[in-house]
Amino acid sequence: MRVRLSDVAAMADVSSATASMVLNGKAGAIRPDTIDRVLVAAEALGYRPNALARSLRSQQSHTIGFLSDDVVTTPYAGAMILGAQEVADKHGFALLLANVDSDQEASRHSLEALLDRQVDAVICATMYHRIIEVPAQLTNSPAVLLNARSDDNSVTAVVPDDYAGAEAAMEHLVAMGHRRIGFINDRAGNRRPGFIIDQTSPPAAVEREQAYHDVLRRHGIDRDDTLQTRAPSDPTGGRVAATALLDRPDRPTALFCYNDRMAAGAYVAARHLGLAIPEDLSVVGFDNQVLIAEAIDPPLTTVQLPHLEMGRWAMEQALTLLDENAEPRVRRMPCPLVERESVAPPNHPSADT
Amino acid sequence: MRVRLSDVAAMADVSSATASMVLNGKAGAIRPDTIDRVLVAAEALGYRPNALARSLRSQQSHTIGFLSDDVVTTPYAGAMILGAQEVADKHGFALLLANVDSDQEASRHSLEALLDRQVDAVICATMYHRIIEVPAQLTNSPAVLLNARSDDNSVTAVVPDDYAGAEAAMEHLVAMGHRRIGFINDRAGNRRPGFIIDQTSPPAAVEREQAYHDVLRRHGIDRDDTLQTRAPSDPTGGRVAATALLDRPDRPTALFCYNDRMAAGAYVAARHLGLAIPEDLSVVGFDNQVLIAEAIDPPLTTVQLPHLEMGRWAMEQALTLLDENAEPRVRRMPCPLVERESVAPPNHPSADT
DNA sequence: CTGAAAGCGCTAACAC
DNA sequence: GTGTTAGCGCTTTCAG
Repeated sequence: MRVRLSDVAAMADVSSATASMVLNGKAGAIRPDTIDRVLVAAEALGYRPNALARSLRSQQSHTIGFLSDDVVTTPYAGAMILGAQEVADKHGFALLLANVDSDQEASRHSLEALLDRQVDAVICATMYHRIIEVPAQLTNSPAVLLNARSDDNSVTAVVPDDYAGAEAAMEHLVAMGHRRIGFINDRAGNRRPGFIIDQTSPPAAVEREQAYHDVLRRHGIDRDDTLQTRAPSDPTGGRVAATALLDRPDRPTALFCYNDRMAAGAYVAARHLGLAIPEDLSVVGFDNQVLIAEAIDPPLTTVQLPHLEMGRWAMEQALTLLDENAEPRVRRMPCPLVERESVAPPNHPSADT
Repeated sequence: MRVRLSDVAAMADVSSATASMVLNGKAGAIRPDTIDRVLVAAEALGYRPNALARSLRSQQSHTIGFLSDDVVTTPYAGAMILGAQEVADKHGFALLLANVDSDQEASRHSLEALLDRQVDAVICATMYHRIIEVPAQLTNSPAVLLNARSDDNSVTAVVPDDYAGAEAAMEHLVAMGHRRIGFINDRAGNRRPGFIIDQTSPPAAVEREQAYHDVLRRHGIDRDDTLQTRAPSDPTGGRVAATALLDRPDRPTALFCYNDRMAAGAYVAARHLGLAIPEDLSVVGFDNQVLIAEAIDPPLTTVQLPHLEMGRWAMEQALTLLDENAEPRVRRMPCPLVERESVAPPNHPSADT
């Protein structure tokens, strides 16, 4: 059996109440020598408070629930958890994990497991940038959405700024002199079941496409819809789509890909067509999956998804919500361009437009 | 304020003790109609037990601590957590996360945060297969090591069977007809040139190297130390090492790489030397980092690290330890070969040996 | 079969 | 200034 507060109190010859105050720094009105006695007793006994008892009494578990939709499987997940963890730890909070899958019933169950354990707040993380419906049970406790937002923005949330990220990528390409830029987007309408209901097409796809068009227009480059295509967001999808875009006389000199996996597929397509990267073709990806970006040749220039920062921010907000009840805010986290070696000026700047 | 057990009891017109028994399935000796009344009351009120209070009383938190050394950053982490989570969930347990970094002091603090919260057991996970020293605080509570083991095997642990995995990879290569097989090992833990197996090296490096030699010997293939090298385990390391191995007349017809990142580097080296994979050169990796294995061309044949299974097993053991106190056991989890397209019979089977 | 009572280990009012 | 008392919400003897 662990040593209890009463043991410390007994040894210091004070009441457990006094010991409690001393140990919690609320010893404003306690004689210095008493404080000392308690401190040495605690030290001598190796006293560690029972957080359960403390929580029960103080109605604060110092625990934040982290609910995710399989997020934990993806390489992104780690960064979000780590970021959240990091700031939680700094404030003496711990993270209680729960995972939800496509099964609605199971998801409710997972959430309740968290709530039953009296978490002070919950962070709801999704694998992909999504618009979700906040589970009803959450309306009572402070909640923040991570990599997701509610459609009415009534819950504080943090999402990547896909628009600005795509904009940076496109501006980079244009600044390098590219005028004919292909865009391989994610195939819209892939609905995945989840605890959280999917609305329309993923915000990432919508925003990046918007940025693609806006940047071109801003630079007076006529829209050419044959330069844009959609495919499943994996290497095969990227390869097939890139082949279609590149295997023609008026091929684009640069490709902006929805993600790094597709960009890897585009590399394969380019090589099969005898196109060297970046000499004959520039490629920009999205996600900054370092595993991929550094594994392919040449290393991929891509846009970073700021999962670590989002994780940190989400936890900071969650903790803030415990003190004050602030207005819900949704933060769009910047996605910086990470320049590697897959972009260069075009060999033969196209003369059209 | 949430509805308490006493509310349910009051509504059902029984004592809270009775309500408790009913709700916990220990209603062996309670009249059916009383049971019903309690049940409908609980339902009507939407009663959810307060897990904190329950834990405090029953001295069982139904929570397992998951302590990891930054593991959460790596793409492997997710699978371990997910596996653990999955079985925890099935048994009504939750996962409390803590992260430790290189800082000893901070690590002790993290562990204590878990213990203070009265976790019933803790799982200690490491990013890489390692031999670790079990923290002293852990000796009191049930613990299982995940992807790590103690040097005296006195703590139950699960690690990947790197030896068998490497053996399978090598047997595959040999079965395909390869006799000259290069091995690019990790250099961590041994900065000396030369190819001596060194106890300070990570188990993964030691075991895979051992398997490499054993398989060759078993098939009567003479050892040729010029076919073996070490490098940092990243794409650049792999490229440099592979170039050294391949840029010579008696080059190997196949390469076994320490991990998929190095294998990706080997791909680059091969292409620069005009070697086609798998026609001119077969490559096998390790880890089955799907992100990489599917992104490079051709898709990489590699050995799977069974993180999901290890996570599951670790949690199962942890839960088992709560009931019975079994003997510590260490499990070596199989690492299956995942065949893709980077292996083919050699073009020109070497005539030597 | 069911209820009363006694805590689990701690904190927060309120006396002294 | 410090100790006493009363719970936080639940489970678990032990009477009846």
